Amino acid sequence: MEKAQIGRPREFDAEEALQKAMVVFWEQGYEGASLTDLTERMGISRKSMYAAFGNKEELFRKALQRYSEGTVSYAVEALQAATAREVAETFLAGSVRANTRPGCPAGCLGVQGALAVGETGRVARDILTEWRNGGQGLLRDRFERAVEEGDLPAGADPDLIARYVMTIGNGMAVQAAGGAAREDLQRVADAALRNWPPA
Amino acid sequence: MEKAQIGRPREFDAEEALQKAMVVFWEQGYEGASLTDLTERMGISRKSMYAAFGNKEELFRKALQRYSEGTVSYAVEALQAATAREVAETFLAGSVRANTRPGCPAGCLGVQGALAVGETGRVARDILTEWRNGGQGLLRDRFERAVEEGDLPAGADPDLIARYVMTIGNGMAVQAAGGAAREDLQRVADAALRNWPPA
DNA sequence: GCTTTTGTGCACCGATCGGTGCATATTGCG
DNA sequence: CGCAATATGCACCGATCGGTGCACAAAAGC
Repeated sequence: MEKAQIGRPREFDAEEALQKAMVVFWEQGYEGASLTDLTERMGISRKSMYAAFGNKEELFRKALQRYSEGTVSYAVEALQAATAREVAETFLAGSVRANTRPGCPAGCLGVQGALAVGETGRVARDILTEWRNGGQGLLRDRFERAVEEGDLPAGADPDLIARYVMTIGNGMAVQAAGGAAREDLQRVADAALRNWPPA
Repeated sequence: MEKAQIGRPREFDAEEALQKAMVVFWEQGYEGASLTDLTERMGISRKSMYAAFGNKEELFRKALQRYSEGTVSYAVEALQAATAREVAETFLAGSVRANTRPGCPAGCLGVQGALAVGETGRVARDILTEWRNGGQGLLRDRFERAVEEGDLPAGADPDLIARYVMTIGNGMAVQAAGGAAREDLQRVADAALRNWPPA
């Protein structure tokens, strides 16, 4: 989002527009969100969208980045918690809230944005797979550190623990997309953490 | 799929064609599966598809039914297990296998078939939401019975336990869609069942 | 004021979307 | 045989898809 010093200034706020686009992708998925849907909600013309963001795929990339930095910022904070257990607790509690935030679409953009798609959605699907795997990798690294620090038992499997936590998170996203309430999901998170470490 | 006694007989096997259609929906989702994708894989013309199955939405309904009766038949068996714990074990083990079946798309049609969609996919999305909630309801009923039978402690919450099990299943579907291996998912299932009942 | 640079609005592009009309082919029944 | 009933192949429908060409508007630098 480089600043243009010369030429006619754009008449819309790019960040606001991107926020709107993010919501549309979140709600309808990459393939289900048409350029008409997107630009109407962004309040700009197709031409302005292409000038500011490149194309639909790039818009999706930037929307996901905004999602990561905003909606999912709890994840970075979770990784900084003192103990592995607190990491998992914070991560799952954040997921519960993000998946059921009033005024936002239910569920998770990173899950429902492009899970099964046709030819035109392959790139978006791969971007999201990478995104989820990346997040899971950060959890694994954190749990690896926890093993080294003696916070988790020596025999613990950081990869499995990360996958366990992420699987609960993914599942809650599907539950939320299906209309599950925040309290119900939090109870699931609590139940999943009763057994810790999970392996 | 009524048998027509009179008139020209159809030249294709409707069950085989439906199976192929199911795989396309499973792989690409409802919106991502175009009529061209579907009919090419089914090996029939658009006209034959419409004559035999109605329209795309009806084809999806029938594909989901076939999915339920075939791929997901383990679920019905799981409900018949002797104890609540065995129900959960069988259900999750079946999910692991169904989500990572060689020769089939990774993941679950009921999850990735239509999670976030545009206008044209709303009906399919609602069908799948209903489908997932229905399955979860059957689990809850079974766990309710388990409480009555004393198989689960008197204070146990069948609704929460069913949601817990289904959340793991949903999460594994997302994991599988992202490329997770069968063994890794089974380890997650094992970990999730170490704590039983989960609440 | 003039050029250069960038943004905007509108009409339009070829391709594809889900779905259909029609002529023809193949069956059972009389 | 003729007739009713169903299936098939192909061309085609209007609508929508992602993306663009072009004329014009609004800013900075000279």
